[in-house]
Amino acid sequence: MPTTSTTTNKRLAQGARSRGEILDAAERMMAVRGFDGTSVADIARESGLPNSSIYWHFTSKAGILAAVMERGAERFFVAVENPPRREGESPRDYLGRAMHAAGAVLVEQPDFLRIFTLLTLSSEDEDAREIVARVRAHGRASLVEMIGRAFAEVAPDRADAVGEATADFALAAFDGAFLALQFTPTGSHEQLMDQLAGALAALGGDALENLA
Amino acid sequence: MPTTSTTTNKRLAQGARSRGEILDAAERMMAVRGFDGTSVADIARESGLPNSSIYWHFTSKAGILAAVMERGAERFFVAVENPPRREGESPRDYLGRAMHAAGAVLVEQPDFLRIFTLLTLSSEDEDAREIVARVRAHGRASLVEMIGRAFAEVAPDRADAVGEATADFALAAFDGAFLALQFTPTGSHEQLMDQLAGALAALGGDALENLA
DNA sequence: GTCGATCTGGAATGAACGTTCCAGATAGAA
DNA sequence: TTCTATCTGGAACGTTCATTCCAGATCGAC
Repeated sequence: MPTTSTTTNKRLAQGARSRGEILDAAERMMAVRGFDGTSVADIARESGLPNSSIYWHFTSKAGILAAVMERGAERFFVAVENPPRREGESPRDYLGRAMHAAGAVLVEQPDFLRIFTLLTLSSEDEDAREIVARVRAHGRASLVEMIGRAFAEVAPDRADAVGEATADFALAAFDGAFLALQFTPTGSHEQLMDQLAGALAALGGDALENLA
Repeated sequence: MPTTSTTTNKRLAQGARSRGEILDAAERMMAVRGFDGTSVADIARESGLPNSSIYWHFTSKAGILAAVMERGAERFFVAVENPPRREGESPRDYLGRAMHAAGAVLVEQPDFLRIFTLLTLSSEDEDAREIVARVRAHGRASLVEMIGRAFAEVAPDRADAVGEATADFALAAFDGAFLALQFTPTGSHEQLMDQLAGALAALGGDALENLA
């Protein structure tokens, strides 16, 4: 494993590059074949680095997965920032814009999301499970905020409650949109995001009434 | 492999029972650990039958998966029959009832759906991919019919078009609801199904206007 | 009671797996 | 130039894997 003491820039850069290439290779392969379906030898071949380099950078295959997920989660958190709402913008219009932006992550980070979804369904690894839970919670919180923002002008006092009431549905639809896109790569995530925005505007309106 | 020629009832029954127990064990294990994460030895242990029995009933591990999926798909097709619509029932009300019924499959056949979803994301096996495609197409067709039925009275001529326009979204939300339920087993699929019904009623109404 | 098809028991096989080991290459530091 | 931490190359190890093999158990048929 690499230490971080007195090292020179070039050595560090080389080490970091190798580490990154191992993670890239692992992410690509695990997204297609899954964790158990990807062997360390596969990762070595795909990254062009020998077996021993992998075990110099990581303690185990599970450690590689944890690092892949850690890096992916960081990128994901950056990518799901909701846009600010424009003044006078209707909930439906804001949701359309925000969902469209959020949908970009579906095509930009498919490998991470594939592994993430696979792990959601089957993972015995504790570290991986923890990251899955964190990513899921973050995604949900982001949707709560998005929906709250959408209704902030229409119903300032109940906007958060509307977000809470519909976030699980939004998250489910979002997950499902990703799955659909993986099954049918030619499909349009934009249409799904637009319909999701319409659905949330309607459900949010219903929720507002029930909360009144 | 078993032949089906001159066999007596008791022998046949015993063979069928063993075969079923192997499939049960394989389904249970693969739903949790995935295909690659489940070994033939695991299936033998879980089913209480020796290794050789498994290879007498099936030609390979991939063959077991194919049989698990085949059996699961049959059960799935039976389970997703849409209820008839009541006279005068609003689209929203019919969708609520039908979605509630459809949602039952989420809790009744979780193992099959877990494997199905895992295979959607990562399967190199041709037979398995074919069954996944069939199940997905059937599920989508069922949703098209459900939504069409919901709007059959309101707009007899455009009901089918509404179904087509919203089925992909419905399928995505349905998939996502299953995923959410797997991640949070204590969650309420009924609320998600109800919200999905509301969303489809709203989206269907929008689609009707656009089709006019 | 013997026969033959059906199924089980358990050992065996070779390939692939994750992991370890260590000798050597690399390149800045001294 | 020599030294030392960093990284690579490739062989090696023990285990587990899917699969095969075959002798024996089972039980209706005759």
